[in-house]
Amino acid sequence: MTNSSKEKFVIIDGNSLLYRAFYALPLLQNRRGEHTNAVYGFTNMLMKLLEEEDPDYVAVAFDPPKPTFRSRIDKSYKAQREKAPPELGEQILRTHQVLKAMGIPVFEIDDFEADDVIGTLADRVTEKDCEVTVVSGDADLLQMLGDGVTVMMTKKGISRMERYDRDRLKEEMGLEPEQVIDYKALKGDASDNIPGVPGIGEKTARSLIEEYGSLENIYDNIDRLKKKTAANLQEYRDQLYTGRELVTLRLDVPIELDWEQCRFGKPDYEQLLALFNELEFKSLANRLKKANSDQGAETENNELCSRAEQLETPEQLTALLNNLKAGATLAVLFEREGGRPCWRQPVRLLALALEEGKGYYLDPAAMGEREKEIWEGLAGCRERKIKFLGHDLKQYYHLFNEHDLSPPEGAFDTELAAYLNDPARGGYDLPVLLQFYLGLDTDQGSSKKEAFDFQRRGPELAAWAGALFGLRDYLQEELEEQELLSLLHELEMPLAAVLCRMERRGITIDMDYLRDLSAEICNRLEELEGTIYSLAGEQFNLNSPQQLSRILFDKLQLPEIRKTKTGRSTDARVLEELSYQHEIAAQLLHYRQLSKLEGTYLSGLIDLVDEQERKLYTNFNQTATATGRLSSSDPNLQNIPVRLEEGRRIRKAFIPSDKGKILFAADYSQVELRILAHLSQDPILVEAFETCQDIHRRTAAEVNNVALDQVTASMREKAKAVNFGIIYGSSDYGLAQNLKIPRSEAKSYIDSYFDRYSGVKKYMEDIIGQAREKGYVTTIFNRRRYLPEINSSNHNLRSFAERMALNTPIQGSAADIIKLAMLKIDQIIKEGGFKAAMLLQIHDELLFEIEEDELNFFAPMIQREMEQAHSLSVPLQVDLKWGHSWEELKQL
DNA sequence: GAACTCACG
DNA sequence: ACGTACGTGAGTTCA
Repeated sequence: MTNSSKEKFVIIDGNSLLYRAFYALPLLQNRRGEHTNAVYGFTNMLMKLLEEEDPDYVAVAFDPPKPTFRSRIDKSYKAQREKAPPELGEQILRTHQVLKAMGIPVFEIDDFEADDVIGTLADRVTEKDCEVTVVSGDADLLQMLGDGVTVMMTKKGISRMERYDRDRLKEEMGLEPEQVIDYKALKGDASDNIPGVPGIGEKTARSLIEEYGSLENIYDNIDRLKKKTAANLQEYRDQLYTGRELVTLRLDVPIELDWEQCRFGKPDYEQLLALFNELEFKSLANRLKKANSDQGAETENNELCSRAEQLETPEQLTALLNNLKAGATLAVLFEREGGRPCWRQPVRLLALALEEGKGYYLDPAAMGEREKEIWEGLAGCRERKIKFLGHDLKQYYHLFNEHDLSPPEGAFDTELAAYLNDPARGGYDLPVLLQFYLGLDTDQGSSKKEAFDFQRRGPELAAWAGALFGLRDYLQEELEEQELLSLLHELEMPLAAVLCRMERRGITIDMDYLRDLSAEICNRLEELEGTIYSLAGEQFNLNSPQQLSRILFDKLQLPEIRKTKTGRSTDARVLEELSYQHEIAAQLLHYRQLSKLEGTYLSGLIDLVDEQERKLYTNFNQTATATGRLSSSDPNLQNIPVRLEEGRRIRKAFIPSDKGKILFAADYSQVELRILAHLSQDPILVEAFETCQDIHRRTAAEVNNVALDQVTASMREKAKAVNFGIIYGSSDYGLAQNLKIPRSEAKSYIDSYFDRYSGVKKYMEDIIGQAREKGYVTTIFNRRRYLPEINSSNHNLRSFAERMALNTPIQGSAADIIKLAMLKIDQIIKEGGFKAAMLLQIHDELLFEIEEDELNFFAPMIQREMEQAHSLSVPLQVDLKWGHSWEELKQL
């Protein structure tokens, strides 16, 4: 195809490729909220092109930002074209950075289009007997085709390019390169605002050129044309020739062509890698690393190393572990059978790796009696100072716990590390992370559905274990840069051990009580069902909002209060309003309340109680929330009813595990507002907490401009809602909804709040400014949350991000503090030999069960540790309660 | 699997 | 002119 003896010069139409990439790819963003799709697509195309073409010289041309000489010829030139969207504009600088790091010169010449620059460059290059390849998506450039010049046209998306030469142009469009100009002038081009000639489109233009060859020859033979066409050609002659001038490339652009500058060599590896990391181009970064490490070896090796060996006996494992020196790292992954609680299920697959790229796997269950030797062997790593590298270390703690062994120390958890690196990502499944961070091909989801197949999953898990080293290195670097390593090593990883103990301990349930309550609620539900059917005049599915809507709004003609995305809302707030008009609404409210209790908290929980132990075992998820809070699931024990009397009865079933024990609860009072006081240093807020005032009363006094003792109950109630609103990122609409007052009134509350609490106002402005600038916000302990949408042009998305920017430092700092308190308390319980155990964490509250006679010593200790967990510029206050069930807790 | 509803902090 | 309170998990229905 091309003569390989000649040198090759590739000239790229930068604008064309960048636009193509932008519109071909969805709007990708990195965590800082920078849009990256165009840079990504551009870089991808560029790298692929360079690999395939292997040129000796490369240059890229861009259009200058200002209008060019063509606008002087015709002021409407490109005038119709919409300005580049800001999401694309912001990527131009990045594209230049990529080119710079790759050592490719950029030509951007005032007053000339990129096309002219390309034409001029190509002209000069061919003079020197060097082959030119022009890369663009713009068919105008096909006029350049000729001896030594070919054009690569981008096709469909970003993945395909096709080469054009004279023959292909002739074949496809029936044109010679010289005729491209006349053809386009004739047919016009709406996007460049080249008018063409009315009545002449693609078809006519092509046949005219084919017949007569050039504009000049067409006019010479004009009387041979159809009347209409001839008349139009005459009338629009000037316009046509202007169009031709616009389409014609100028080959006299004043440029110095510095051959050495254009010589294509090695990129600036460090710079380019740093750039890819910043842009979060994981796969490109990986490609670059691979290319750099094994130069010459041209395999694009994104595949996981498949060297995996099965271990058949405990001796083989021991031999393997004996190879490890003190201080070495052992990567460990394992998979259990399904079932509840998960930590009690047998391990059906264990995988290990001593170094990158080589893994081992085994089936512990197949060892029969000798399985225990496996776990003892692993636990033996503790004395030998061997560090564990794993994913979700809490599960490892469970594992050793179950076998009464002490887990090794000094571990590294890639799941927790990835969580701190970016707590807002959906999940932290290992294959997803390997794909995202290392660009590895992990065949995701293959194992999800199919039945477990040891011989298939074994090598796979072994390969993942081998890849864990690379993931650790990457995350460690990231966290160091984010200054999050101490949060990982001193807070989250130690906390995993605490959470493991809490999960393992479980919480005791009074099953007789729970069953009785369930029976009672079921009876009442049946009654309610009957009542509602008779009020409705028919039977229907009470749990279906759709069918309920039909009854309420169609049959009974009740007013539609609010709409949802798909229909008419029937939620509690709507039903409450309707309850003034129709008895059915009140009954439905009651039904909903009880069916929630029955479904979720009675029969729902009963099914999960371990019959033998009479216990519920929850999971505390450490990587589930974007703010740093824990979550609880299977079952969720962080949302057991408390607000309404009826639901509160559920808590009576949560009891101590033994006679002589009691439940003990300690909760932070107003932590979030205290943290706001600390962060904002607002004088009124700080003073209120320093003098132990009722914070909502104080707010009411300030906002209503009355003395503290003149605050009415209703004033305090509203102030309380305002305080919540402030923490949530105050909006008048939200407050209005909450208080059921007009929006205008809500707005005036917020206004007078910020009037009085100017420190809070300033803090909120500052934090949003910081979020905009850096792309993230942080908590007191430096936990970080990225807010990619903070600079979005979409008002809705931006507002959301702003409220997150306001709320996350507050909610997240509160989470930091209670986590730290949990660590300290756990330590004291262990060291002090208490029988006490931490059972639950409910965001600002800890629930323990303790020996009754421990209370006098234990209570003040807990209070002290929680209040002193971290020193703020206002005091923290912890309230203590105890009792014989979770329902009847009395103030201590 | 998305949408709705509702339990908690 | 937009369309909203922040953070979760679970049960149900319905396409």
